[in-house]
Amino acid sequence: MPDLASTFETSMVDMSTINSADNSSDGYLFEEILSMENLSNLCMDDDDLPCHFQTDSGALACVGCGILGFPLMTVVQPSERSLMELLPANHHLPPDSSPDLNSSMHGSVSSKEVKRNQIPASHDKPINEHTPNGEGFEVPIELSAADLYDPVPLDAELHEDAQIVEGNNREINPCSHLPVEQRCEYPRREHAEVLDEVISDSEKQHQDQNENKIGEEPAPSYVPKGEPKSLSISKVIWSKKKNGTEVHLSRGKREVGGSELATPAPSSNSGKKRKREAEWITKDSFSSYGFARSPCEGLRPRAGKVARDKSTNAVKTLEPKMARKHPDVLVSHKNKKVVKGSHKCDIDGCRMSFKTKAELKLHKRNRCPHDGCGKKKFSSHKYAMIHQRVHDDERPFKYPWEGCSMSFKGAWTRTEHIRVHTREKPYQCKFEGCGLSFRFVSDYSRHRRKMRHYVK
Amino acid sequence: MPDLASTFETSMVDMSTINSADNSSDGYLFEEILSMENLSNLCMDDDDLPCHFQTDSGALACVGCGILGFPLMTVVQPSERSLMELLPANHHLPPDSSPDLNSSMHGSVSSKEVKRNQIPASHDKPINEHTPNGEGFEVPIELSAADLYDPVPLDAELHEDAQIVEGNNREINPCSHLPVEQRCEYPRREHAEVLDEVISDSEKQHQDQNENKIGEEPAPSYVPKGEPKSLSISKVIWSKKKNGTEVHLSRGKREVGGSELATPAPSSNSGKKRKREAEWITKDSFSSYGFARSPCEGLRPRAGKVARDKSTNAVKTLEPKMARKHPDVLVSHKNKKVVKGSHKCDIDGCRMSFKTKAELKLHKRNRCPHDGCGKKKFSSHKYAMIHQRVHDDERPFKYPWEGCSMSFKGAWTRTEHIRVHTREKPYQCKFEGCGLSFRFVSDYSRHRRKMRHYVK
DNA sequence: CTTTCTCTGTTTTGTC
DNA sequence: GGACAAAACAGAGAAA
DNA sequence: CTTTCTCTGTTTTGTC
DNA sequence: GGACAAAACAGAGAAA
Ligand SMILES: [Zn+2]
Ligand SMILES: [Zn+2]
Ligand SMILES: [Zn+2]
Ligand SMILES: [Zn+2]
Ligand SMILES: [Zn+2]
Ligand SMILES: [Zn+2]
Ligand SMILES: [Zn+2]
Ligand SMILES: [Zn+2]
Ligand SMILES: [Zn+2]
Ligand SMILES: [Zn+2]
Ligand SMILES: [Zn+2]
Ligand SMILES: [Zn+2]
Repeated sequence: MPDLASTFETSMVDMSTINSADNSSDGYLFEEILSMENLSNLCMDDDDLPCHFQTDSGALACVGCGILGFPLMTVVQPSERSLMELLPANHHLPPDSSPDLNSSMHGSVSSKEVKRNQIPASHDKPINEHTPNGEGFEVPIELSAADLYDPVPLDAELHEDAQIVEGNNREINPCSHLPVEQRCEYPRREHAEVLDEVISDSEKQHQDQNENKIGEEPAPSYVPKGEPKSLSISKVIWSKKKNGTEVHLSRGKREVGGSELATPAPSSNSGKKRKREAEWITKDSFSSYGFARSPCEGLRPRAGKVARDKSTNAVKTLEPKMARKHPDVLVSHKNKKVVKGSHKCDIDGCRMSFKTKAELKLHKRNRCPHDGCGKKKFSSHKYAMIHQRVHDDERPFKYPWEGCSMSFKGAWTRTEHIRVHTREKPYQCKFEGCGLSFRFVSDYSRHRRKMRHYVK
Repeated sequence: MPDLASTFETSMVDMSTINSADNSSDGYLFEEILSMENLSNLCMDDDDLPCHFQTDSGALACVGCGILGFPLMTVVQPSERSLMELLPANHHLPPDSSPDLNSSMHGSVSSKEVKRNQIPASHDKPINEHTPNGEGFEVPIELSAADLYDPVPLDAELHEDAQIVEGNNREINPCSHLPVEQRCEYPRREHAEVLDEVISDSEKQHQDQNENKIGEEPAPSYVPKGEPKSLSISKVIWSKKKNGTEVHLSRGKREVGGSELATPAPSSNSGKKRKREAEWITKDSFSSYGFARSPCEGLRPRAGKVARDKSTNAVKTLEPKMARKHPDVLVSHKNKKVVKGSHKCDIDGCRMSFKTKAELKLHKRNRCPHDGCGKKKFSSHKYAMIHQRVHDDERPFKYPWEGCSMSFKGAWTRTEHIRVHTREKPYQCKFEGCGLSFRFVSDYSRHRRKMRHYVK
C-alpha cells in the first residue's frame, strides 16, 4: 500500500511486523489475538488498495490498511464467551429440552425479513446473530434489567437452524461457537457493498462537485481468490483485479445485468479520500505494542464507547457525560444502577421503584423523573422503562468480535456498529439517477431529505 | 338570599344598593355598566338560591348571589366593539359585497356540529359566535399575527343567517351588535345545566361519600318566570319553584320523560358547598365602588387573566410569569412582540424571522428557539408558529361580555371561559349509573380516567 | 461546510 | 381489526 | 386530598 | 384516499 504507507509518520510500523506478530501478546486488548495460522489470511499483495476476507463467522474484514476508518485489523474469531453474551442463555438447546419455552412463544424465527430501507438480499443475515437486531434477547443478569422490569422470555426455538434460505449461494453458518456438526447452514454474506472504495457512478457525480480529479483509471473490482489454507471453514480471500468482469458488485443492483456492473466508474476522488484517512491512521492506527489494534481502536473517541486513559492508552470504564450523584443509587458490579425506592410502580410488567411519591407519580405518567430529563414524556410506559437505561451505566449489548470492546445500551446501535467492521452500506438511494449507498440509516435519511430524493 | 348574606362581613353591600346603582359609574371596570332598565332583570325574590336570566344575546347570567364562583353579576349586553373584536372584520357583509371572499373558501358555515364529548343539543349554539370556537377568525391587527404568518382568510359567507336549526325552540340570535332586522335567528340556549345548584342523583351519590347530610328536603327546580319588562328581546327570568314540575332540567337527559326529572334529588351538601364559596365571596365579591363587579372579578386570580393591583384593586396589564428580557424584541402597542430578526423563515405560509441563524434553523425544524422552551419540538410547522404566542403578550381572544375583561391567547380557552358565565356543564358521563356532568373537558376527562368510566 | 458514527424517541413491521 | 414486541427509522448531535 | 379554571401540544372532525 | 384548518380533547398545573 505505497501511497498510504508514505503518509505514516512516527509510530509507523513496518507491515512485516504485523504478519510476524505472535499471539503471546498479553496487552489489555489483545490477550486473545490469533495465531499466525489465522494471520496467514492476511492479504499480502503489495498494491495500494485494501483487501478483504471472510472469517468463519461470516464477517468480512480488511487487513493491512486503514482506509475508510477500517484500520489494521487482526484476524479473529469470536470467542465462545462473547457469543454467549450475545445469544440467549439457552440458545441451541435441543428442541425438547426446555418444555416451558416452546415455539408458541414470541421469538421464534420468522421466515420474513424485517427491512425497510435496506437493500433486500435473499441471503442476507446479520453477523453472529439469529435475530437481526437482538434487542429482545438481552440476557438479564443479576441486578440488571430483570430487577426493574420483566425479563424478556427466552426461546429454545430461537432459530430453526434447519431453515435454509433460497438459492445456491449457501455457505457455512456463523455459529462458530458450536461444534461443526451443530452449526446452522446460513448463507454467507454478499461482499459487494463491503468494498466501499468502489464508488458508484452517482456517488462520483456528487463528489466531483467539490473535489479535483486525481486519476482517470478505472477502479478495481474484486473477485474471490479461492479458499485460503489455514482457516477451517468458509474462508474466502477477496483480491482486487483491475477491470475484472466476474463480480456481483452491488446487492442493490441484483436485477441488473452483469456487464453493466463489471467495470465500475473510476474513483476520481480516491486520492483525497485516502489522504484524509491516512492522516487519521498516522496518528492512531497502531497500538504501543507494535501490533495491530482492535478494529475500533483507530476510530475517533465517541460517546458511550471504549474510553481510554490519555496517558496509558488503557481502556477504562466509561463515565456518563453528566455523571449525576444519586445518594439513593447503588451501582452493582454490572454497572446497573438500582434505585432503592420504596415507591413501587404497580403498572403491569413494570418493577421500577422510586424514592419519592412525586417521582413515582411522574413515572406512572410515562415521564422520566430524572433531573436532567425535565419531566420528558414518552409514548408508552414500556419505553419510559427502557428510557431509564440512559441513566445507568450498563451496556448489555456487546459486539462479539475479538478485539472490539464496544458495547451498547441498545441493540440498534450495535447493529449499525457492526457495519463499521463489515463496511456494509445497505442503504441505496432509489432516486432516478442517484443510487448512492449509505452505511447508516441516518445518513441515508439525511441524503433523501436534503436532496429531496424521495421516491414513489 | 339569607343564608348566604349572613356570612358576609365587612364590605357587604346591601342588596338594595345593587338595584339602585346608576350607570354613571365610571370605574375602570364599570364604565359601560348598564342602566336600571337592564338591572331590573335582577331576580328579586328573597329565597336563598341564586336566580338566572337570559339576556338578549342568549347567555344566561345569575344575579344577586355569588354561589359557585358566580358572584354578583351585572346585567349587561355585549358592546358592539367587543363583538367586533370577536368576529371577523367583514362579518355580515352582504353576500355579494366581497367577491374575493366567497363561499368556496374555507370558513363557510357547516350544518354539522363539531362536538365530541359534549352533550349534543339540537339547538345549541355558542354564545355570540357563529363558529363554535372561533380560533380561525381572529382578526389580524397591525404588527399582529399577520406579521408573522399568513392571516386566516376571512369569509363573507361566514354564517348563513338564514339557516334555521330544527325545532320550535328558536329564539332571537345573539348578533346584538347588529340592527335587529339583520340578526340571525339562532335558537337560544337551553338553560338546564346552567343551574348547577341542581345536583343530579349520581352527583349526590358521589358526594354523599364525604359529606354529612344536612337536609332531606327536595332541591328546587326552576321554571321560566316570563318575560321581564325592560329587556327588548328574548329575556326570560328563571325563578326557582320548589317541587316544580314544568322544567326540562338536563340536556343530557333529553330523551327521558319529564316526570322523571321534575323533582330532582335533594341537594344534601348544599350547606357545605355554599359555605365554602360564601367565604370567598366575603373577601372578594364586592368592588370598592360599592357596586357589583364584573362576572370574573370574584374569581381567584389565574394566570394570563385580569391582574389586579393589590392595593388599589385596579386592573393592571398582565405580565408573563417569567418575563424574559429580549433586547431584540419590540413590543407594539398591541402587546405583540415582534422579533426583529434578519433570518427569515421561507417555509410556505410562515413569515417568522430570527436574530440568529441557529434560531432560524431550530424554527425550521419545528422547534422553539426560545430559551425557556429547551428546543421543544412540535408536530407541525403550523403549530410551531402558533406556539410562539406563549412568548408574546398579545391576547387576541376577548370575551365579549360587558364587564368581563378576560382575554385569551387561544380560542378554546375562551370557549371554556364562557361556561364560567353560562354555568353550562356540557359534559355528561355516559357510564352506566354515573351521569355526572362537568363544565370543563379536563375535569370530565380526569373523571373518566380516575373512575375508569370508559364506555363503548 | 463535510463525513463518520452513536444516541434515542417514535414508527413500522410482524406475530399471535 | 386488536395487543404486543422487535426492528427499523429519522432525526439530533458529537467529533474532527 | 378536593374543586375550579386556564394553558397547551396533539388528536379528531370536517371540508374541499 | 389526500391536505388543510377549526374544533375539541387530554392532560398538566395553578390556586385556594
Ligand atoms: Zn491488500
Ligand atoms: Zn445457531
Ligand atoms: Zn412503571
Ligand atoms: Zn430520563
Ligand atoms: Zn467494533
Ligand atoms: Zn439520492
Ligand atoms: Zn335569586
Ligand atoms: Zn350574525
Ligand atoms: Zn417558519
Ligand atoms: Zn417556545
Ligand atoms: Zn368572564
Ligand atoms: Zn362517570
